[in-house]
Amino acid sequence: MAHDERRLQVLRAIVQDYVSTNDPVGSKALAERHDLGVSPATIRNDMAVLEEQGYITQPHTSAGRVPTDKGYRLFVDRLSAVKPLSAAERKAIEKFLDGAVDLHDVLGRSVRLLAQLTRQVAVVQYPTLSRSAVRHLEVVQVAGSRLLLVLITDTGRVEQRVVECPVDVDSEAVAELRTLLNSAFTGAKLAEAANLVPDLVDTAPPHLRALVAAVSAALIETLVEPGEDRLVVGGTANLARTALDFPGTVRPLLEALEEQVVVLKLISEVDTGGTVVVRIGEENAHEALTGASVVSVGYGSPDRALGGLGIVGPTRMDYPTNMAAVRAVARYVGQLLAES
Amino acid sequence: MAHDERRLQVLRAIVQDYVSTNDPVGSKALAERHDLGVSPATIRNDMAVLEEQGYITQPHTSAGRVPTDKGYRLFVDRLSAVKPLSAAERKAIEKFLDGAVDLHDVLGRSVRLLAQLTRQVAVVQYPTLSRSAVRHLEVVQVAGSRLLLVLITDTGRVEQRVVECPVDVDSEAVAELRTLLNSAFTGAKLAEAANLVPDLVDTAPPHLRALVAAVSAALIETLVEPGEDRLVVGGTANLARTALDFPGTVRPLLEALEEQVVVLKLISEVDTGGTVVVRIGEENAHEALTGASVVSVGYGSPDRALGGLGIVGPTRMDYPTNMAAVRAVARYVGQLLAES
DNA sequence: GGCTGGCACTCGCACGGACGGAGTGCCAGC
DNA sequence: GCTGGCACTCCGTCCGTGCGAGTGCCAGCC
Repeated sequence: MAHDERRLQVLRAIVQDYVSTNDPVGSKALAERHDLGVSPATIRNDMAVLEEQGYITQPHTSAGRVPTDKGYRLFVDRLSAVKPLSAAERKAIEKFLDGAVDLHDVLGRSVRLLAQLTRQVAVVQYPTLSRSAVRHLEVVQVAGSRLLLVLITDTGRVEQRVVECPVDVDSEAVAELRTLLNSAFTGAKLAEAANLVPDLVDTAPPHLRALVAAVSAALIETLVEPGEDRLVVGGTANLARTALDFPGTVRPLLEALEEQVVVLKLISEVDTGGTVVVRIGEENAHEALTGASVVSVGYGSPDRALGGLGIVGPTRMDYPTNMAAVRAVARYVGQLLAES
Repeated sequence: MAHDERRLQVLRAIVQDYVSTNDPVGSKALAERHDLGVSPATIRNDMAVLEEQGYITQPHTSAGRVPTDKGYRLFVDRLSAVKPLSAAERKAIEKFLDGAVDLHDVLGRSVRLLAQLTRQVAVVQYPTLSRSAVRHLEVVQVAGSRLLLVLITDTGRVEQRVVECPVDVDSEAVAELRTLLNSAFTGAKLAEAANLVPDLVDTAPPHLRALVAAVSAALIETLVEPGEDRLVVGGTANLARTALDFPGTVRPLLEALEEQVVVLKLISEVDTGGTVVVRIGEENAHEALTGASVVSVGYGSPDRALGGLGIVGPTRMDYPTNMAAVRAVARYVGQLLAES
């Protein structure tokens, strides 16, 4: 029906205006700024319906309307097309990310870039260990019975762990251990590494068996530990801008960002395809994120998801632009990491 | 003179009261809360002198007095004893830091601990590369002409760098390269590593010479780069609390914290002994930190400084307590890292 | 039936004056 | 050199008013 159609246009216009002005938007302003072809009075009727349906609300009687979470949801799902990035922006992404020398650098640049493009808080997850494979394992002796175990994954991620051995070891044993570990684990998916351990221990030369067992255990422990999934956060300064409107909300948000676990959960719950996921306000389970929206997407090739990245900001944000930025950065990061 | 003595007591009382109440403090309140043995009128005279000398100021006529940067400076230098930590706090530090499994973990825990103890923003610098020595170098082949170079320092720090080689290399060459690099660099101070390069290249077997040169160059480049001195930041949520009083200042501060370079400079300018350095307000060169104080100290043993750590907060902070916390954490971190 | 213009109404907000309280500076007396 | 008293200043708060934005409703028009 033409009716419903126009109502949706009105909702779209409200979202757009509210996002750009940060003022509750009234019927008159709407009629002026968008050619909806009808008078303010008609728009008022539509607004009344939209309000009844729960898409918009008024902060107080005789103020303009503001979208609700449900309104933003409808906007994102049906009323907005992902806005393509400008050529200049594409260029900037490329330029910004190209000089990166290692994984740390790539992710650091990505998070800064994303924060800058969207003017929101950006988060980038390190490539998940569980989906990575072992490229190399290195064992370095720290002291008599202390070994430093260094894991290098195929995504370029490097993890370290100190292992306390039951007995002192000599340098020869370390070398043997290194060879054994590498021949057993190199190329193996980390998720499956645990299965390889028993066999490895069994076939190890007797004098090394205890050592191999201890080190493998530490290795698996490090990897299984989900806390080891790291996160880079950037652009928190952008919070200060939005915080002026909602003084109370910034603190819990900062806390959640430092918590890491909370945000990690959000970011990692992404579709492994290239679909951008948007979670709006109350849709975020965690309390601190009520009132905030999360736009996230997985990076890596479809058959080889590596991790997630995204942004966190007020529900009142420019979804089309931000979704485009998030998607573009994820693509580029995925490409970069596929190369290495 | 008993005169001057009492004036200092008045200043101390003003600082203490202002820090704990956050209200400009008046002569009457001072006389009530501290037994200075004189009447408010006398205190007023002292305050007038202190104001003339620039140690305190009034926000507006007929308000109480507030310490100036100069006032805080005098307080820190002469009027406060570093407050020893409670047994419970010592215990907490120990408990908090003990479970750490690697360097990343140690520093992460330290920064959280420090933020929690002081309720301020905490920063911890990674052990400076230039003061570390090479424990091990690892070379892993990524693709035909791409090598991943991994550096492990004696402080447990692990740095990585992708090196693009002029030519393809085979696995045998990689092994030789690894041996060569390790025999040349292991145990060497990183600051002096550059000096070793010419000799290494000269004595390398001819067929490896180009390779060795390229890799060493990348290595040195990575290390010399001062940007490689990393920083862990925590407790930014504490900014939100103080930000209520000074709405405009939080944003530049967050930006500076993300900048890293700025803060790094401050934190690394510490005495290599155990002396806690306090920089108050205007004493901080950087603009964003005007209005903030930095309390920092180096960690590591006196003969082997590793890096710095500290806190950033409003000039109106509890210096004695915070100085004690910073010092205690630094000591403990130093011990932990000395062991590994 | 749906759109439109008009109109009365509601409410939040900004402005401005009055009030009270906290704190000071000064002065005379001890 | 300290103290109590006193007049003065100035900020923060409260309250009443006026204004403007925006709405809901209604009668009329296409």
